[in-house]
Amino acid sequence: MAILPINSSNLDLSISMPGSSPPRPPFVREFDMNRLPEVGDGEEEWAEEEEESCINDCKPRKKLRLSKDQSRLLEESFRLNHTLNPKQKEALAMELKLKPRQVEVWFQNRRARSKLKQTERECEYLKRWFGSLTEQNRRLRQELEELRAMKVAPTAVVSGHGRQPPLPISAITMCPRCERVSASTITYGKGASSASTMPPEAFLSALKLRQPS
DNA sequence: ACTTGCTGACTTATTACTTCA
DNA sequence: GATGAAGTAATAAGTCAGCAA
Repeated sequence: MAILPINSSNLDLSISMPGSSPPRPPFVREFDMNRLPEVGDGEEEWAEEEEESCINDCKPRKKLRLSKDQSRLLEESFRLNHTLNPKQKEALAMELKLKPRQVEVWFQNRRARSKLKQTERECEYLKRWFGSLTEQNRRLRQELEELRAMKVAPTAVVSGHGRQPPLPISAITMCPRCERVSASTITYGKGASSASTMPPEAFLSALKLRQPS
């Protein structure tokens, strides 16, 4: 399906859905929708545009600032959908009194920047996860040292409250699946519920689920 | 006056899709 | 009908530059 210009003086663009793109006429040039001709549609305007869009000469370009209402409506639309189809883009542009190209750029930037924020959050979490694992590793190594010491001098070390006999080292095993030390009375990492012990994949997917889609 | 963060706009590369020989 | 090249549009990624705080 192709959305053809309704009125070429103001809306000189043709947007096509994949699958129905009519071949471009040979005279159609790359078209910057931010520099639509004010009047008419002839070659003279094109020449002027090219002069305007010159990157060397050049007049400093004025930067558009969207109004609060425009930003709010764009944000609302983004919350509903992170991408727009051509019809939605056209309608939104009409409502905002912007050019479709400007709406398109806004959505591109918005997608890119929310992805960036998401990546930063994930990065922060992974840093904390790394710190937590490092600490856990340190504790386990220390524990291992103590257990080895027990093997060397079995009567020298008593467990927790001093009422249980020390564990024979043969009773302490490493779980092959989760690589946690376990024994009849010793379990590490079991029942852990804090975010710092949640596997990163699970945390990251949970983080993603909380993102507005 | 200078810095910084935000943001609108641009360019380029990639991908998915259609058309056509 | 299957296939590969060419064309097109949409999007991501990276970047620039204006502007307000």
